[in-house]
Amino acid sequence: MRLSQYFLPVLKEVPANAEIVSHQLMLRAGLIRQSAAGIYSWLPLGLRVLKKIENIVREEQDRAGAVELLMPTIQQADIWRESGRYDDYGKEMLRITDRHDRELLYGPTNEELITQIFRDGVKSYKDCPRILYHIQWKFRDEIRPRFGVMRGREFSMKDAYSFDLTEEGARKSYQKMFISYLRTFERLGVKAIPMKADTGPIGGDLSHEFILLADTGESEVYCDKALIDMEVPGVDIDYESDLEPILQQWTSHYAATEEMHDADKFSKEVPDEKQRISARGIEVGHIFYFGTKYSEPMKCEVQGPDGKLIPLEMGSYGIGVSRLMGAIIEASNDENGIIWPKSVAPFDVGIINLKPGDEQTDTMVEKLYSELGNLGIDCLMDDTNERAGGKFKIMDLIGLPVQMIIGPKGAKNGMVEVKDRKTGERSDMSIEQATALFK
RNA sequence: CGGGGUAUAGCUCAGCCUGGUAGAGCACUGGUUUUGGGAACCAGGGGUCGCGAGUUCGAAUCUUGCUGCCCCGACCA
Repeated sequence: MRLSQYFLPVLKEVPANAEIVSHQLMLRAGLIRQSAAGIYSWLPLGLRVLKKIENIVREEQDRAGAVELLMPTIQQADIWRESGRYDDYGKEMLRITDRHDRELLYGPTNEELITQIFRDGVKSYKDCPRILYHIQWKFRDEIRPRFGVMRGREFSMKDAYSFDLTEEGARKSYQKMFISYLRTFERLGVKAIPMKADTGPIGGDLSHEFILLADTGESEVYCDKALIDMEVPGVDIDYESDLEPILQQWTSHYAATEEMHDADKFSKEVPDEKQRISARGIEVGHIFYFGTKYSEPMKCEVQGPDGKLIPLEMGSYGIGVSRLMGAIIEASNDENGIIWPKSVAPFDVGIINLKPGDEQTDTMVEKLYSELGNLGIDCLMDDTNERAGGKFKIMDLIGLPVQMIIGPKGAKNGMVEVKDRKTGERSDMSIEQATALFK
């Protein structure tokens, strides 16, 4: 993509309305624009990142055996009455009336709808277990939206729902999602630690929040350092094998959010003070098992081998997709701007032409651009007439992981200056060497 | 929902107290010079001063009602 043809409105100054660094940077780097409190438009660069996050989430859901579908944003009030939540949910639910005075709502979550779909589509135990998911926009009319996309009212979320015949089966589904989450966050380039969460009236040990560690996180979290260094299961993980040992490995160490924290227990379980981590965290995922909470009132049952009806054991598994963009920036930025992890960067490489119009420079830039393009590398090429300093600032601000800079001096010697955004390291090399970095 | 703040150009803000023809910097357009870390100069374009009502000869400025947005608290992926 040529910057001269792109839409990238960047801001030099810090917007007055943005408090935290990720929000400021998202506005400044031209990723989003606010449309109303807690509601944002996604500009081209931001949309690219959003899709990258979505795709990683999707790939890891698929790998774990979950099946994607898509439910609407608008739902009928009826099914919420079936579960009994229509009156319970309160003002957070945005209620809408259509022209026929029918009661609708903008979905804040999808347990009811997915339960209805599954109930109507599946009648036999032979069609279980299943995990279904979708990635969709939700709306929760938060009393006070804040922190940009980290607590918006409209937000994109991946939510998965599991349907099992037995509690034991549900545990297996839970484990699959747990591991899939470890892999997802690893691939997104962030450290997210599973922490035991309150299971409410259901009880048991099957509820975890995945907390991304970032200095500017909203809440204090405590965990054993061992968790930070723990190895995440690889691509070759067999989701049909016994996953219990991996769960044990990850859940046997102390990890708690502020609400669940017990200082005495912490020092007892992690005697070495150096191993005790207390940090700030952002919740980016939440998984839990809730049994027959919806399947019973909504009659989501299948017939077992003996002909008896079995209410399904369910769980739900959320990842805050749009929130993650803010969270990743919170975890990865410096005074010059965003530093994208490679896997979610809107472009792989930013090419700077320091002097458009200089024949030697132009030729070399075009060659680099097309050769990288041929390798399937996404490049954003700054071919504008902005001054050099401005180009550097913008490129640093938008945080592409690798910058390739060509000016008349370098072009004369056939040299590209390759800069690593994260470390700031620069080195001069030929086009061949530069493209070889991606082979 | 309680408390506090704020609303003037695309962005950051001044002007308001003490009413009298709408301002600055950045951004934008044209020009000259400049050209490796947000350049200088010259000339321009851009605003029903959030909306409504009132006071007044005259309102960005005073009064009043409403709305949006932000912050703190309680609530939350």
